[in-house]
Amino acid sequence: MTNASYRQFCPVAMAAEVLCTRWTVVLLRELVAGSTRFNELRRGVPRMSPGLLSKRLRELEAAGIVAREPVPGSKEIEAYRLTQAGRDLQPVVEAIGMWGQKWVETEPSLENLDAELLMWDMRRNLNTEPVPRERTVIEFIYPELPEAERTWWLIVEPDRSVDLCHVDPGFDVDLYVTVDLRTMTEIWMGLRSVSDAAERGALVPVGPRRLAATMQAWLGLSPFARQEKLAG
Amino acid sequence: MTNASYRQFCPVAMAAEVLCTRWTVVLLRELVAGSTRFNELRRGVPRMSPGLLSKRLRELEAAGIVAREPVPGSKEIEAYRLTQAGRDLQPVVEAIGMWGQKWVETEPSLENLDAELLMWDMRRNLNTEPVPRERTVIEFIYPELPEAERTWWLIVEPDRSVDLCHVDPGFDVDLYVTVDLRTMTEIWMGLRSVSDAAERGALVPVGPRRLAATMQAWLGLSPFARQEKLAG
DNA sequence: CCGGATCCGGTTAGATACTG
DNA sequence: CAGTATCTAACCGGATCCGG
Repeated sequence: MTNASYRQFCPVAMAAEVLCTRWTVVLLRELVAGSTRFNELRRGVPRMSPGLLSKRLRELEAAGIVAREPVPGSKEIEAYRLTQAGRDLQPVVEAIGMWGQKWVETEPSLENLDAELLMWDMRRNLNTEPVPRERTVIEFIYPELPEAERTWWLIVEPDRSVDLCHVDPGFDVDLYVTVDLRTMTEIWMGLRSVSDAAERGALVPVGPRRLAATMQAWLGLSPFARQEKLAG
Repeated sequence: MTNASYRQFCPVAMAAEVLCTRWTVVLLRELVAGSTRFNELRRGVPRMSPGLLSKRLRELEAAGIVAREPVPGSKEIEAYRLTQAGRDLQPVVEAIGMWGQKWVETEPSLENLDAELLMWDMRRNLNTEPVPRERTVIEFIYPELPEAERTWWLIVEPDRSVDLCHVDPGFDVDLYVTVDLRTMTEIWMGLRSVSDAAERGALVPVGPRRLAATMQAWLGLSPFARQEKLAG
């Protein structure tokens, strides 16, 4: 709103005015992925300042991309949901991500890993179909990380819902996966396979053979993993 | 290069870092449309300062999207061409434009019309197939504009190449089209038809019936015109 | 914890002029 | 034609603070 306009009647320019400001596309990725609450969005874009997040959300609301709605049961608290115009941005976000996966060198970006972002993304895309029908608990251990980000539990409930904990939920663990964050991120991005990492000892699963063997199947990959990489 | 990074390993964030800076997507539209020279690009993004254009071109070069190459015959002068990574951005630019055409209110943007931009776009997309085989000259007159932007000539040569002049080329004119800039822009954007504008007297063609009658056919529309508009 | 608002220093962009 | 140079205004990042 406060943005100086490009003053062009071209649809690309008109759209870019709303979409191509700092952080906006990354925020839209979070919204498209299903985040709705302010602090849930903050978790997805942790380096964006809350002030700017608030500003962007108001801009997106003014542009008709996001609607603010009260959460039933707790007044004052609001949720941000994509409108139809917002949901229509999914192809745009996907096209950008596909191009990024194909052409942007990953090396510099692999120095900015974030276990929490990775685990939330994994939770979101986990494929529960190959997982046993009983409650299944998988513990991920990143030995090189400080205590606070070292251990994560993914829990698949019998109803097929998935939870992520970073404190011990107390359940028996079915599978332990010890791996370094970079390797796990590369697997998630489709840059290497589970079996390759396991063979080289970069990923060590401990638990029932079947659950470990099907890891590549139940570990959903990033939506962009199928795009081959041509750059760096 | 000097840009602060988002510091996320997500492909969307990695791509957005390069693409979603001010003016970059609009500039890419020009490059995708085929402009290669510095001042040709300036004409397509007239409100972008030359300093910023120069900076963006260097950034796109560093990102492997644009390659700078000498123009044969005139040294010192360079052309900017998209690399394969750059040509791969066409779907991204198109997705953004399609979304803009569908969802961005045009009303505010229709206050920033530009005859030169429009005429160059028309030249680029003219469909020469329905135009007679002889040299055909069409004069566009925007009566409300100041002298310098009032009159434009589109010339289709027998070899089907198209020229645009804003000074009288001296040829006999086959068709005169008198129209206001807003109407012509709306037609170009697919928001109204030639026949509708003609019936309401907003567009007045003077010349051979056949050339006037086929105007909707030879007047190529904006690449985004086929996308229906849902907003404003 | 949730959902922001405010302030301040550094960076980026816009406007215009100027040069080889 | 193809850019630099320069100055000012706008924006962004980070930290802090605040009311429920």
